[in-house]
Amino acid sequence: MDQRIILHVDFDYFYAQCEEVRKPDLKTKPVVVCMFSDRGGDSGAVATANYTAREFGVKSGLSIQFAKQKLKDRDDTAFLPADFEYYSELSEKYMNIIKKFADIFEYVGRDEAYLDISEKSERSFTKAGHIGQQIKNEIREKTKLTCSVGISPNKLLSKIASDYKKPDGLTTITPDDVSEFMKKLEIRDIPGIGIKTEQKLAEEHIQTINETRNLDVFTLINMFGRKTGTYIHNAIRGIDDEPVTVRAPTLQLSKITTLKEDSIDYTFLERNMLELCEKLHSAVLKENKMFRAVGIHLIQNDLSTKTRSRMLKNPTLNLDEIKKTSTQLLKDALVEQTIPIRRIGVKVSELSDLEGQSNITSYF
DNA sequence: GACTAGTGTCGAC
DNA sequence: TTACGGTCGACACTAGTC
Repeated sequence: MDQRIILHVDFDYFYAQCEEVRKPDLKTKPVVVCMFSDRGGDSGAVATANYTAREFGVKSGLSIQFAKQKLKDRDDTAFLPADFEYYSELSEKYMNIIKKFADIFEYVGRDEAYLDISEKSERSFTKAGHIGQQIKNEIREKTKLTCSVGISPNKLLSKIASDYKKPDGLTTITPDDVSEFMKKLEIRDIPGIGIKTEQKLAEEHIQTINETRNLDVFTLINMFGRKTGTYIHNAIRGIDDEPVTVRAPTLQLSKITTLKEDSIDYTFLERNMLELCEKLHSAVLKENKMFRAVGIHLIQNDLSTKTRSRMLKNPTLNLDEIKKTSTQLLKDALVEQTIPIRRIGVKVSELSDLEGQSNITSYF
Protein backbone atom coordinates (compact mmCIF):
# COMPACT_ATOMS: atom_id res chain seq x y z
CA MET A 1 0.00 0.00 0.00
CA ASP A 2 1.11 3.53 -0.74
CA GLN A 3 2.54 5.62 2.06
CA ARG A 4 -0.18 7.63 3.78
CA ILE A 5 0.50 11.01 5.32
CA ILE A 6 -1.90 12.08 8.03
CA LEU A 7 -1.96 15.43 9.80
CA HIS A 8 -3.67 16.16 13.11
CA VAL A 9 -4.50 19.75 14.13
CA ASP A 10 -5.30 20.58 17.72
CA PHE A 11 -6.03 24.13 18.87
CA ASP A 12 -4.24 25.02 22.09
CA TYR A 13 -6.52 25.53 25.14
CA PHE A 14 -9.26 26.28 22.62
CA TYR A 15 -12.11 27.63 24.74
CA ALA A 16 -9.77 29.94 26.66
CA GLN A 17 -8.24 31.17 23.39
CA CYS A 18 -11.75 31.89 22.10
CA GLU A 19 -12.39 34.01 25.18
CA GLU A 20 -9.14 35.87 24.54
CA VAL A 21 -10.35 36.60 21.00
CA ARG A 22 -13.35 38.57 22.21
CA LYS A 23 -11.52 40.10 25.16
CA PRO A 24 -7.82 40.50 24.34
CA ASP A 25 -6.89 41.95 27.74
CA LEU A 26 -7.47 38.47 29.17
CA LYS A 27 -4.21 37.37 27.57
CA THR A 28 -2.04 38.51 30.45
CA LYS A 29 -4.27 36.91 33.08
CA PRO A 30 -5.07 33.38 34.17
CA VAL A 31 -8.23 32.30 32.30
CA VAL A 32 -10.32 29.37 33.52
CA VAL A 33 -13.33 28.32 31.44
CA CYS A 34 -15.85 26.67 33.76
CA MET A 35 -18.88 24.45 33.41
CA PHE A 36 -21.03 25.42 36.37
CA SER A 37 -23.57 22.77 37.30
CA ASP A 38 -27.18 23.56 38.20
CA ARG A 39 -26.38 23.04 41.85
CA GLY A 40 -25.20 26.63 42.19
CA GLY A 41 -22.19 28.09 43.95
CA ASP A 42 -18.93 26.78 42.59
CA SER A 43 -20.24 23.30 41.85
CA GLY A 44 -18.87 22.20 38.50
CA ALA A 45 -15.68 21.45 36.60
CA VAL A 46 -12.98 23.22 34.61
CA ALA A 47 -13.37 22.83 30.83
CA THR A 48 -10.00 24.31 30.02
CA ALA A 49 -7.49 26.88 31.25
CA ASN A 50 -4.90 29.03 29.53
CA TYR A 51 -1.19 28.52 30.15
CA THR A 52 -0.97 31.24 32.79
CA ALA A 53 -3.57 29.35 34.82
CA ARG A 54 -1.85 26.05 34.11
CA GLU A 55 1.28 27.31 35.81
CA PHE A 56 -0.76 27.12 38.99
CA GLY A 57 -1.68 23.50 38.34
CA VAL A 58 -5.14 24.24 36.95
CA LYS A 59 -6.25 21.95 34.13
CA SER A 60 -9.41 20.57 32.60
CA GLY A 61 -11.42 18.18 34.73
CA LEU A 62 -10.58 19.79 38.06
CA SER A 63 -13.45 20.89 40.25
CA ILE A 64 -13.98 24.66 40.11
CA GLN A 65 -13.57 24.87 43.88
CA PHE A 66 -10.18 23.22 43.66
CA ALA A 67 -9.13 25.54 40.81
CA LYS A 68 -10.13 28.59 42.86
CA GLN A 69 -8.06 27.24 45.72
CA LYS A 70 -5.01 26.91 43.50
CA LEU A 71 -5.44 30.42 42.10
CA LYS A 72 -6.33 32.14 45.34
CA ASP A 73 -3.24 34.39 45.12
CA ARG A 74 -4.17 35.66 41.63
CA ASP A 75 -7.10 37.98 42.14
CA ASP A 76 -6.94 38.93 38.45
CA THR A 77 -8.02 35.43 37.36
CA ALA A 78 -11.02 35.25 35.02
CA PHE A 79 -13.35 32.37 35.87
CA LEU A 80 -15.70 32.37 32.88
CA PRO A 81 -18.79 30.26 32.20
CA ALA A 82 -18.35 28.11 29.09
CA ASP A 83 -20.17 29.50 26.04
CA PHE A 84 -20.28 26.49 23.74
CA GLU A 85 -22.39 28.15 21.07
CA TYR A 86 -19.76 30.82 20.62
CA TYR A 87 -16.93 28.27 20.54
CA SER A 88 -18.81 26.21 17.94
CA GLU A 89 -19.29 29.28 15.79
CA LEU A 90 -15.56 30.09 15.85
CA SER A 91 -14.67 26.44 15.37
CA GLU A 92 -16.69 26.23 12.18
CA LYS A 93 -15.00 29.36 10.84
CA TYR A 94 -11.53 28.10 11.69
CA MET A 95 -12.08 24.59 10.36
CA ASN A 96 -13.03 26.09 7.02
CA ILE A 97 -9.58 27.65 6.84
CA ILE A 98 -7.92 24.29 7.45
CA LYS A 99 -10.16 22.14 5.26
CA LYS A 100 -8.73 23.24 1.96
CA PHE A 101 -5.34 21.72 2.79
CA ALA A 102 -6.81 18.21 2.95
CA ASP A 103 -7.59 15.43 0.48
CA ILE A 104 -9.97 14.11 3.15
CA PHE A 105 -11.03 16.16 6.17
CA GLU A 106 -12.33 14.63 9.39
CA TYR A 107 -13.82 16.91 12.04
CA VAL A 108 -13.32 15.36 15.46
CA GLY A 109 -14.41 18.05 17.87
CA ARG A 110 -14.55 21.83 18.22
CA ASP A 111 -10.78 22.04 18.58
CA GLU A 112 -9.36 19.19 16.51
CA ALA A 113 -9.38 17.55 13.09
CA TYR A 114 -7.57 14.95 11.01
CA LEU A 115 -6.42 15.68 7.47
CA ASP A 116 -5.34 13.01 5.03
CA ILE A 117 -2.77 14.93 2.99
CA SER A 118 -1.18 12.00 1.14
CA GLU A 119 -1.93 13.43 -2.31
CA LYS A 120 -1.45 17.09 -1.49
CA SER A 121 1.97 16.38 0.01
CA GLU A 122 2.85 14.04 -2.87
CA ARG A 123 3.64 11.49 -0.14
CA SER A 124 6.67 13.49 0.97
CA PHE A 125 7.12 14.18 4.69
CA THR A 126 9.17 17.26 3.85
CA LYS A 127 6.31 18.71 1.84
CA ALA A 128 3.88 17.61 4.54
CA GLY A 129 5.91 19.63 7.04
CA HIS A 130 5.54 22.69 4.81
CA ILE A 131 1.78 22.17 4.70
CA GLY A 132 1.71 21.91 8.49
CA GLN A 133 3.61 25.19 8.78
CA GLN A 134 1.32 26.84 6.24
CA ILE A 135 -1.75 25.81 8.25
CA LYS A 136 -0.27 27.22 11.43
CA ASN A 137 0.66 30.48 9.70
CA GLU A 138 -2.70 31.01 8.10
CA ILE A 139 -4.51 30.26 11.35
CA ARG A 140 -2.31 32.70 13.20
CA GLU A 141 -2.78 35.46 10.61
CA LYS A 142 -6.53 35.09 10.22
CA THR A 143 -7.54 34.23 13.77
CA LYS A 144 -4.62 35.16 16.06
CA LEU A 145 -4.87 31.63 17.49
CA THR A 146 -2.13 29.09 17.98
CA CYS A 147 -2.53 25.41 17.28
CA SER A 148 -0.37 22.31 17.48
CA VAL A 149 0.16 20.00 14.54
CA GLY A 150 1.25 16.38 14.29
CA ILE A 151 2.28 14.66 11.06
CA SER A 152 2.89 10.93 10.65
CA PRO A 153 1.91 7.83 8.64
CA ASN A 154 -1.33 7.31 10.64
CA LYS A 155 -4.01 8.92 12.81
CA LEU A 156 -2.78 7.43 16.07
CA LEU A 157 0.78 8.72 15.73
CA SER A 158 -0.35 12.11 14.41
CA LYS A 159 -2.55 12.59 17.45
CA ILE A 160 0.32 11.69 19.76
CA ALA A 161 2.60 13.98 17.76
CA SER A 162 0.31 17.03 17.96
CA ASP A 163 0.25 16.58 21.72
CA TYR A 164 4.01 16.09 21.97
CA LYS A 165 4.95 19.76 21.77
CA LYS A 166 2.36 22.22 22.99
CA PRO A 167 1.46 25.01 22.63
CA ASP A 168 2.21 26.10 19.10
CA GLY A 169 4.05 22.89 18.20
CA LEU A 170 4.76 21.05 14.97
CA THR A 171 5.99 17.47 15.26
CA THR A 172 6.66 15.08 12.42
CA ILE A 173 7.16 11.35 12.86
CA THR A 174 8.43 9.65 9.71
CA PRO A 175 8.18 5.87 9.36
CA ASP A 176 11.88 5.60 10.26
CA ASP A 177 11.32 7.56 13.49
CA VAL A 178 8.42 5.50 14.82
CA SER A 179 10.30 2.99 16.88
CA GLU A 180 12.56 5.57 18.57
CA PHE A 181 9.62 7.87 19.18
CA MET A 182 7.49 5.21 20.87
CA LYS A 183 10.30 4.49 23.34
CA LYS A 184 10.01 8.00 24.75
CA LEU A 185 6.32 7.65 25.60
CA GLU A 186 4.50 6.71 28.77
CA ILE A 187 1.66 4.22 28.62
CA ARG A 188 -0.84 6.98 29.27
CA ASP A 189 0.37 8.91 26.19
CA ILE A 190 -1.44 6.33 24.04
CA PRO A 191 -4.93 7.58 23.18
CA GLY A 192 -7.54 5.17 24.50
CA ILE A 193 -5.40 4.07 27.43
CA GLY A 194 -6.80 5.82 30.48
CA ILE A 195 -6.48 5.43 34.21
CA LYS A 196 -8.34 2.10 34.47
CA THR A 197 -6.30 0.41 31.76
CA GLU A 198 -3.11 1.74 33.29
CA GLN A 199 -4.12 0.34 36.68
CA LYS A 200 -5.02 -3.03 35.26
CA LEU A 201 -1.61 -3.28 33.61
CA ALA A 202 0.09 -2.13 36.81
CA GLU A 203 -1.58 -5.02 38.64
CA GLU A 204 0.45 -7.29 36.37
CA HIS A 205 3.55 -5.18 37.13
CA ILE A 206 3.47 -3.62 33.68
CA GLN A 207 4.36 0.07 33.90
CA THR A 208 6.03 1.03 30.63
CA ILE A 209 5.38 0.70 26.94
CA ASN A 210 8.39 -1.59 26.63
CA GLU A 211 7.05 -3.91 29.31
CA THR A 212 3.68 -3.95 27.58
CA ARG A 213 5.43 -5.01 24.39
CA ASN A 214 6.46 -8.22 26.13
CA LEU A 215 2.80 -9.24 26.43
CA ASP A 216 1.60 -11.21 23.45
CA VAL A 217 -1.67 -10.32 21.81
CA PHE A 218 -3.51 -13.27 23.40
CA THR A 219 -2.64 -12.11 26.90
CA LEU A 220 -3.89 -8.62 26.09
CA ILE A 221 -7.11 -10.03 24.61
CA ASN A 222 -7.57 -12.08 27.76
CA MET A 223 -7.19 -8.99 29.89
CA PHE A 224 -9.18 -6.46 27.84
CA GLY A 225 -11.32 -8.32 25.31
CA ARG A 226 -10.84 -8.86 21.59
CA LYS A 227 -11.04 -5.35 20.17
CA THR A 228 -9.35 -3.48 22.98
CA GLY A 229 -6.63 -6.10 23.39
CA THR A 230 -5.79 -6.00 19.70
CA TYR A 231 -5.90 -2.21 19.71
CA ILE A 232 -3.40 -1.96 22.58
CA HIS A 233 -1.10 -4.52 21.00
CA ASN A 234 -0.93 -2.47 17.80
CA ALA A 235 -1.02 1.01 19.34
CA ILE A 236 2.08 0.55 21.50
CA ARG A 237 3.93 -0.35 18.32
CA GLY A 238 2.64 2.74 16.54
CA ILE A 239 0.46 0.65 14.25
CA ASP A 240 -2.94 2.00 13.18
CA ASP A 241 -4.89 1.52 9.94
CA GLU A 242 -7.91 3.70 10.67
CA PRO A 243 -8.74 5.76 7.60
CA VAL A 244 -9.48 9.46 7.73
CA THR A 245 -13.18 9.70 6.92
CA VAL A 246 -15.78 12.43 6.97
CA ARG A 247 -17.50 12.47 10.30
CA ALA A 248 -20.24 9.87 10.71
CA PRO A 249 -23.75 11.06 11.53
CA THR A 250 -24.67 11.35 15.21
CA LEU A 251 -25.80 8.08 16.79
CA GLN A 252 -27.32 9.39 20.01
CA LEU A 253 -28.43 12.60 21.68
CA SER A 254 -28.67 13.15 25.41
CA LYS A 255 -29.26 15.69 28.16
CA ILE A 256 -28.00 15.33 31.69
CA THR A 257 -28.12 17.60 34.70
CA THR A 258 -26.86 17.76 38.26
CA LEU A 259 -29.82 17.96 40.62
CA LYS A 260 -30.20 20.89 43.01
CA GLU A 261 -29.89 18.29 45.75
CA ASP A 262 -29.39 14.53 45.98
CA SER A 263 -32.72 12.72 46.10
CA ILE A 264 -34.58 9.44 45.71
CA ASP A 265 -37.99 11.10 45.64
CA TYR A 266 -39.84 10.04 42.49
CA THR A 267 -41.85 13.26 42.11
CA PHE A 268 -38.76 15.45 42.36
CA LEU A 269 -36.79 13.28 39.95
CA GLU A 270 -39.68 13.06 37.51
CA ARG A 271 -40.02 16.84 37.40
CA ASN A 272 -36.34 17.17 36.50
CA MET A 273 -36.59 14.33 34.01
CA LEU A 274 -39.52 15.94 32.18
CA GLU A 275 -37.59 19.19 31.85
CA LEU A 276 -34.69 17.31 30.32
CA CYS A 277 -37.09 15.56 27.93
CA GLU A 278 -38.22 18.94 26.60
CA LYS A 279 -34.65 20.09 26.04
CA LEU A 280 -33.69 16.81 24.44
CA HIS A 281 -36.70 16.95 22.16
CA SER A 282 -35.68 20.41 20.93
CA ALA A 283 -32.26 19.03 20.09
CA VAL A 284 -33.83 16.12 18.21
CA LEU A 285 -35.95 18.49 16.12
CA LYS A 286 -32.97 20.74 15.46
CA GLU A 287 -30.98 17.78 14.18
CA ASN A 288 -33.85 16.57 12.01
CA LYS A 289 -33.73 13.09 13.51
CA MET A 290 -36.09 10.35 14.50
CA PHE A 291 -35.23 7.93 17.30
CA ARG A 292 -36.11 4.34 18.07
CA ALA A 293 -34.69 3.94 21.57
CA VAL A 294 -34.98 5.90 24.81
CA GLY A 295 -32.74 5.55 27.84
CA ILE A 296 -32.18 7.12 31.22
CA HIS A 297 -28.98 7.61 33.15
CA LEU A 298 -28.79 7.92 36.92
CA ILE A 299 -25.61 8.90 38.71
CA GLN A 300 -25.80 8.09 42.40
CA ASN A 301 -24.14 10.19 45.05
CA ASP A 302 -21.28 7.73 45.33
CA LEU A 303 -20.74 8.49 41.60
CA SER A 304 -21.72 4.98 40.51
CA THR A 305 -24.15 4.84 37.60
CA LYS A 306 -27.39 3.10 36.73
CA THR A 307 -28.75 3.06 33.17
CA ARG A 308 -32.00 1.75 31.76
CA SER A 309 -33.09 1.75 28.15
CA ARG A 310 -35.84 0.49 25.90
CA MET A 311 -36.35 0.01 22.18
CA LEU A 312 -39.58 1.41 20.71
CA LYS A 313 -41.77 -0.32 18.15
CA ASN A 314 -41.18 2.32 15.49
CA PRO A 315 -38.95 5.33 14.88
CA THR A 316 -40.62 8.52 16.10
CA LEU A 317 -39.92 12.14 17.00
CA ASN A 318 -42.74 12.42 19.46
CA LEU A 319 -41.99 14.29 22.71
CA ASP A 320 -44.58 12.30 24.65
CA GLU A 321 -42.82 9.11 23.65
CA ILE A 322 -39.64 10.35 25.33
CA LYS A 323 -41.55 11.49 28.40
CA LYS A 324 -43.62 8.33 28.74
CA THR A 325 -40.71 5.95 28.26
CA SER A 326 -38.20 7.80 30.41
CA THR A 327 -40.53 8.25 33.36
CA GLN A 328 -41.53 4.58 33.19
CA LEU A 329 -37.86 3.58 33.15
CA LEU A 330 -37.27 5.93 36.08
CA LYS A 331 -40.12 4.38 38.06
CA ASP A 332 -38.74 0.89 37.46
CA ALA A 333 -35.20 1.92 38.30
CA LEU A 334 -36.22 3.45 41.62
CA VAL A 335 -37.69 0.23 42.99
CA GLU A 336 -35.53 -0.63 45.99
CA GLN A 337 -33.32 2.40 45.33
CA THR A 338 -31.46 3.30 48.51
CA ILE A 339 -28.57 5.45 47.30
CA PRO A 340 -29.60 9.08 46.61
CA ILE A 341 -29.33 10.28 43.00
CA ARG A 342 -26.95 13.15 42.25
CA ARG A 343 -27.33 13.56 38.48
CA ILE A 344 -30.04 12.48 36.10
CA GLY A 345 -30.06 12.17 32.31
CA VAL A 346 -32.15 11.09 29.34
CA LYS A 347 -30.99 9.87 25.95
CA VAL A 348 -32.42 8.94 22.57
CA SER A 349 -30.55 6.61 20.22
CA GLU A 350 -31.00 4.46 17.13
CA LEU A 351 -31.33 7.74 15.25
CA SER A 352 -32.42 7.98 11.65
CA ASP A 353 -32.61 10.93 9.30
CA LEU A 354 -35.90 12.70 8.98
CA GLU A 355 -34.97 14.44 5.74
CA GLY A 356 -35.43 11.49 3.41
CA GLN A 357 -38.61 10.57 5.23
CA SER A 358 -40.16 14.03 4.95
CA ASN A 359 -39.28 14.19 1.26
CA ILE A 360 -41.10 10.94 0.66
CA THR A 361 -44.14 12.09 2.63
CA SER A 362 -44.27 15.40 0.83
CA TYR A 363 -43.98 13.47 -2.43
CA PHE A 364 -47.33 11.82 -1.86
C1' DG B 1 -23.24 -19.55 16.20
C1' DA B 2 -25.30 -15.04 14.61
C1' DC B 3 -28.06 -11.44 15.95
C1' DT B 4 -30.58 -8.19 19.02
C1' DA B 5 -31.46 -5.89 23.30
C1' DG B 6 -30.00 -4.19 27.57
C1' DT B 7 -26.59 -2.79 31.29
C1' DG B 8 -22.38 -1.13 32.70
C1' DT B 9 -17.54 0.63 31.98
C1' DC B 10 -14.01 3.30 29.90
C1' DG B 11 -12.07 7.14 27.57
C1' DA B 12 -11.88 11.60 25.00
C1' DC B 13 -12.85 16.38 24.79
C1' DT C 1 -6.80 16.07 51.79
C1' DT C 2 -11.17 16.68 49.43
C1' DA C 3 -13.59 19.18 46.31
C1' DC C 4 -16.35 16.52 40.52
C1' DG C 5 -19.73 18.47 34.00
C1' DG C 6 -22.13 17.33 29.91
C1' DT C 7 -21.94 14.69 25.75
C1' DC C 8 -20.68 11.14 22.79
C1' DG C 9 -18.72 6.74 20.92
C1' DA C 10 -16.80 2.11 21.54
C1' DC C 11 -17.00 -2.08 23.57
C1' DA C 12 -17.40 -6.02 27.07
C1' DC C 13 -20.58 -9.03 28.92
C1' DT C 14 -25.01 -11.34 29.46
C1' DA C 15 -29.44 -13.18 28.20
C1' DG C 16 -32.83 -14.41 24.95
C1' DT C 17 -34.20 -15.86 20.19
C1' DC C 18 -33.97 -18.24 16.01
